[in-house]
Amino acid sequence: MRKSKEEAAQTRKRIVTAAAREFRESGVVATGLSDLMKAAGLTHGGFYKHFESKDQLVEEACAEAVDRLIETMSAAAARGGSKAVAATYLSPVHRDYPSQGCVLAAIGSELSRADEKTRAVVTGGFLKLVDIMAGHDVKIPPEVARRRALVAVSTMIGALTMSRIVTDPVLSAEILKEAEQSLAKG
Amino acid sequence: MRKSKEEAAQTRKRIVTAAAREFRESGVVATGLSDLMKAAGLTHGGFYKHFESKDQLVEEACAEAVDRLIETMSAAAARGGSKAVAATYLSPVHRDYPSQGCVLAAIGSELSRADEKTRAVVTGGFLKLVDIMAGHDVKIPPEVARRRALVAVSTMIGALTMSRIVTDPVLSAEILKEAEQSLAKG
DNA sequence: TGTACATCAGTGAACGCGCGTTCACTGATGTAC
DNA sequence: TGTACATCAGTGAACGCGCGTTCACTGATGTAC
Repeated sequence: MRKSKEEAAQTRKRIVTAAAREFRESGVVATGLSDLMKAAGLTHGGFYKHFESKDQLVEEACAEAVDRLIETMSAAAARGGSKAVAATYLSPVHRDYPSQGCVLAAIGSELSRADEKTRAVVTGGFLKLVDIMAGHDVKIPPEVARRRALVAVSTMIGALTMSRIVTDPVLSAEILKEAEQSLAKG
Repeated sequence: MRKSKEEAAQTRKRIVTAAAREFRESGVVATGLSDLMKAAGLTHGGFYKHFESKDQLVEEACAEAVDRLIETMSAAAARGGSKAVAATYLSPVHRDYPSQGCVLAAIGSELSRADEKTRAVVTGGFLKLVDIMAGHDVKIPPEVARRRALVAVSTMIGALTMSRIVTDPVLSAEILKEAEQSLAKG
């Protein structure tokens, strides 16, 4: 039953990707390793051939989710600057598909209780997102841009989180729209 | 072993209060009913004499946490308007004691997966917080004030959440400070 | 007001279940000669 | 290049444990006469 090195590496990636999806969809604590391995097309026993513990998988899954987020947001920035980033982040589509979206909004409150290494990973992602939002407008001093971006990213994360909690669809849309308009202005 | 009506009512309140604390401290899924009942000074078996299910307790604990939040923030508003609300919400003390603070920031990502009734409860709390932040300045049209407050509250929740996740204490303080200054200006 | 009985808050054992983790095993892959 | 053996990815049963929930029981409280 042994698999080749390439196959094993592919399997590992499949597990991490499935985890990144499932953790964002259902939360870290609520997602069992059995379900996760099934989602990756395997049985649960093989998990420890690839990872030391669930915590290690959480860390790697967060790293992958962060990488995808930065890719998506960098692409948006290239297309239309910080306004496009805000519009992408604060879109109803992003709200409706947490399993494919920002890990900070999807499992934010769980991350505050995650171990140091995982929190370090997502801290790096947060800072990259801040850099993207800061842009490189020569008319704005970089320190000012950074400070504004820090607040802008906080707004984005808070607005997306609340848009998912709120029971009124009109209010949910309003939260996203107002946050986007506010960021577009200044 | 039967207790008087008043004693039973007190016990019920004690369970709800303990739950409101423990859920915000450790998360809803990660908190077991056994620990919870122990924290309330009881054994686990008696739980179902007071509640139909864990979900019902989650709803009531969120309702209590929301009430306390609105009390605290209303008091801040009476003292110094929306600026005082932002300063209180975005204080390092609030960041460091999630079990006594805003339920939206403490278990936000879990709330997006909570049942309809619980989400309706916290939606009400969110709207009250928006009203408090909107204030009643006669110089600003209420509709404008409401829209700004919607964004301000999103910023507050996002900033507090991120300040708890981030591994760098300097960055954590910066997130809170910049969010507060930004809300003070606009 | 006093007595008899029903109610029910709280206890602690037990339910089935799924959790994270471990382990003996299988057999294809990788390696050494 | 061919053969013998070690490695190890993946399987599936099993580990101890704690979960949410149920239940028989206790005995003080509440109620009806």
